[in-house]
Amino acid sequence: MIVIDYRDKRPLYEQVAEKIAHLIICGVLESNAKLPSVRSLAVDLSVNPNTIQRAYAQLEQDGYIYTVVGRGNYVTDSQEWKSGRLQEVSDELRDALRNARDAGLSREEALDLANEIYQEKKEGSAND
Amino acid sequence: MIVIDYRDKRPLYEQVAEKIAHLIICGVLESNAKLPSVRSLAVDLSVNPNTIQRAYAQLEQDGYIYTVVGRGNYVTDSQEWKSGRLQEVSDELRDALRNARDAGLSREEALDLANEIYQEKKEGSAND
DNA sequence: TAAGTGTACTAAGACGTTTAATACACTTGA
DNA sequence: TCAAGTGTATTAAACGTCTTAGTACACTTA
Repeated sequence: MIVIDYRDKRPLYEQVAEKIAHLIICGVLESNAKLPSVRSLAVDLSVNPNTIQRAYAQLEQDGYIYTVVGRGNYVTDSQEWKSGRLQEVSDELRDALRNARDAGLSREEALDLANEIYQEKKEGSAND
Repeated sequence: MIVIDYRDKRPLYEQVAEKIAHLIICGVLESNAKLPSVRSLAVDLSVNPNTIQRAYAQLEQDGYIYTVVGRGNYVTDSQEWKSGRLQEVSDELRDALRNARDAGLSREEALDLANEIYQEKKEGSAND
């Protein structure tokens, strides 16, 4: 389900959280799906349970999962985080466009690139 | 010339390098302009000379400055790094577009955003 | 009740960042 | 020539974060 990249300089918990978030965003993990327990995922990835717990805590703070004490962690309904996610990627796109413009990329090249991406196949998606 | 943001979690040397790179990219620091010495900038920013040296080392590795031992550090000709910079921002833009598309931003919204950015005034630029 | 769950806490080690102090080779200008 | 300024290199220490390890507790389920 998840593979850790030890060349990645970021903290393990951040890497784990990002990979799970990606699975949720892409729809691989559906709403209300049950995530692996802190202990079992720790064994799977050969890391400490504390590290997984911290990753789950971050995912909960970001709104991607919710926790039921004594039961486990579950994927949040996509309505809960989709609008925030859209705002986030829009801001990123805005910054990237400004940087591209300032670095000398022409408007035509930027628009061409956008059209190219939008006729690409959406990658890693489970539905739509 | 540079102000350090201590709320920024990244290393000081990285922050300093980025701010100087920005000044170079925007044209505030022209080609072959002399940068402050390691020691004087360290005093200015109230940090250790080692920190500035590390920032300069990174800038040199990225091609933004060059060093003459015993003389100082100087801004590289823009031809040296402009193509690499263009490649960099293009890749960033590509990623941002993919994320935006996958998060549900429509093609029209993306194109509108691009046109909006391109009719904005270019910020912080010294020439053109 | 037993097993599995999330949560909390402390301790220790590893690692990177930053500071501090020092030393050396080089270039410049008086 | 020589003093001052330059980049560079090294070592040591302090500090914070990440990670592991071990333990404990409250909760839920079967």
